[in-house]
Amino acid sequence: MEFNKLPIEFYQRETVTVARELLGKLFVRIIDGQILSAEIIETEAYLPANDPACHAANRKTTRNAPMFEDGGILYVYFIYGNHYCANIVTETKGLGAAVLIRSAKPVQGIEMMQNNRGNQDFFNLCSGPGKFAQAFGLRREHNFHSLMSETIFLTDFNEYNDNEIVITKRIGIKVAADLPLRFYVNNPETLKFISKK
DNA sequence: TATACGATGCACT
DNA sequence: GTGCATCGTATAG
Repeated sequence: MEFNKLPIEFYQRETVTVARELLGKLFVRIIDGQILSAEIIETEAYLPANDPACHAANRKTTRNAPMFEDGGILYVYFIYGNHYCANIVTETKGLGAAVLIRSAKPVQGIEMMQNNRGNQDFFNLCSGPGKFAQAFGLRREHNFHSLMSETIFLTDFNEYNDNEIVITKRIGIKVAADLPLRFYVNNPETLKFISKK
């Protein structure tokens, strides 16, 4: 299988643009020659300015440091004592922005994802940010990981027209909860893989 | 040092 | 639909 990685320039643009264009892209991780991949179908943008919900909103700290790097790396953080969430850092150094991957449609490596998730139902392998990170085995150690690497990267997969995309409020946050920064693919093939709520 | 709480998921009613 | 486990991080003292 040949992979054509998205270029670094893809990530180093406005966060809202990247969040929208990530829909339909294939997220790929290669573990010991085994390919895990899933089509990104739901994202949330966390902006570098005027966005109190963004982890980078106040200042640079130990946790949010990856968000202040140049776009094109992972920001993986631990939440609720149980879960990891994977973000794709956007824009350029010093700004503090990222896109949360909320859900994806599994494409390759289903069996390994099921193992990582604990033999869960196919439609629930990546249908939420914590589930996605668990299915791909993304953990603390992948924080700062480059998406230009040989083991974790993105490729083109599907293209969607704007009329197939829905934009809504972000989920699970208490501040800036009304901003329309969540994007998902509204399509019969993908809707059943979207996170609930 | 101490404390409060979260970009969730799952079990249970 | 509701309740809560669980712990690293931010923030205050």
